[in-house]
Amino acid sequence: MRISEASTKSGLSADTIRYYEKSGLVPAVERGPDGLRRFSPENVEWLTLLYWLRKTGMPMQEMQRFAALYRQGDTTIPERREVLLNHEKRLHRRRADLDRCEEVLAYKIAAYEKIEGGLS
Amino acid sequence: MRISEASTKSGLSADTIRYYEKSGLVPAVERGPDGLRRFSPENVEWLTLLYWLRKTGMPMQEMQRFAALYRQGDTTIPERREVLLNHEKRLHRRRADLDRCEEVLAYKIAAYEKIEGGLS
DNA sequence: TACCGGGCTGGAGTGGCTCCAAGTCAAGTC
DNA sequence: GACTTGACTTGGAGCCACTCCAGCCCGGTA
Repeated sequence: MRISEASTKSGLSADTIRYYEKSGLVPAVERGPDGLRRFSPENVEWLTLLYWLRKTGMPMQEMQRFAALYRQGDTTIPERREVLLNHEKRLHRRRADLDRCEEVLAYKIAAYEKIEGGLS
Repeated sequence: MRISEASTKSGLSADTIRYYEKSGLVPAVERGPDGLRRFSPENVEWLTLLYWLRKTGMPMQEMQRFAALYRQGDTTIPERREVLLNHEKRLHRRRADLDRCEEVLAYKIAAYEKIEGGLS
C-alpha cells in the first residue's frame, strides 16, 4: 500500500512517516516503479508500534535504538523485549502523574466552588 | 523567596519560570531592591498548578487564557473552573492512550516470548 | 489539452523549553 | 581594600519532534 493508507492505518501522518524513515526508524521501505513508497503489512505494524511508543512518551533516541535492534533480526528479541518492559515502567510513571494532577485539580475545583458559593 | 526556591517548590526549572513570566503566564512577580524576583506563596501555588497542567499536556495557549482569567480576579472563577474541568477530560483521554499502549505492549511482549522459546 | 489528486524532495517554521555568555550584586575571606 | 564565590539578571542561540509548504513529477479523467 502507499503512504496515505499506511498513515490512516498506523495513526502517523504521512509527513511523520517520511520523517521517521529519514531518521532511520523504519527499515526497508520498498519503492514501486513509479518511485513511490510501498508499505508491507509488516511495515504498517511496525509504524503502529512506533505510533504508540511515541504517543506515550518514548524519546526518539530510544526508538532509534529499538529500530536498530529490529533491523538486526530475531536474535535481538530479548533486548527488544527489555526495551518494551522498560517502556511499561514509563507508562506507570505517567499514570502516576495523571493521578497526582487529578488530585490537584479536584482540590482546586473544590476551592473554586467554595468561592463561587460566596460570590453570587 | 527567590527563584531557586520557587523552582524546587513548584517543580519548574528557573529557566522555565522566567520563560513563563515572559510569556504572560505568571502575573505580578515582585522584585526586591536588588532587582531579583521575589515569589510569594501565592505565586508558588500558581506555578505549581502550571507545572501539573503542563506536565499532563495542557498547551501553552490554553494556559495563557487561564492566566489571563487569573489576572482578572475572582469574578472569572466560573470560567477557570471550566478550564480545569476540561483538562480533567484530557486526563481521561491520556489515560485511555496509556491503556491502549499497554495492550499493544502486552501483545508484542507475548509475541516476543513465543519466539524466544523457539530461539534457544 | 487541461486539470486533478496523490506522491516526491528539500527546506523553513513552530512550540516549549534548555543552555549559555556576559554582566550585576552581596557576602565572605585574606 | 582586593578577590573570590555564588545566586541572579538579560538576550539570544540551540534543540527536539514534528508540521507545513513550494515546486516538482506522474497517471488518470472530461
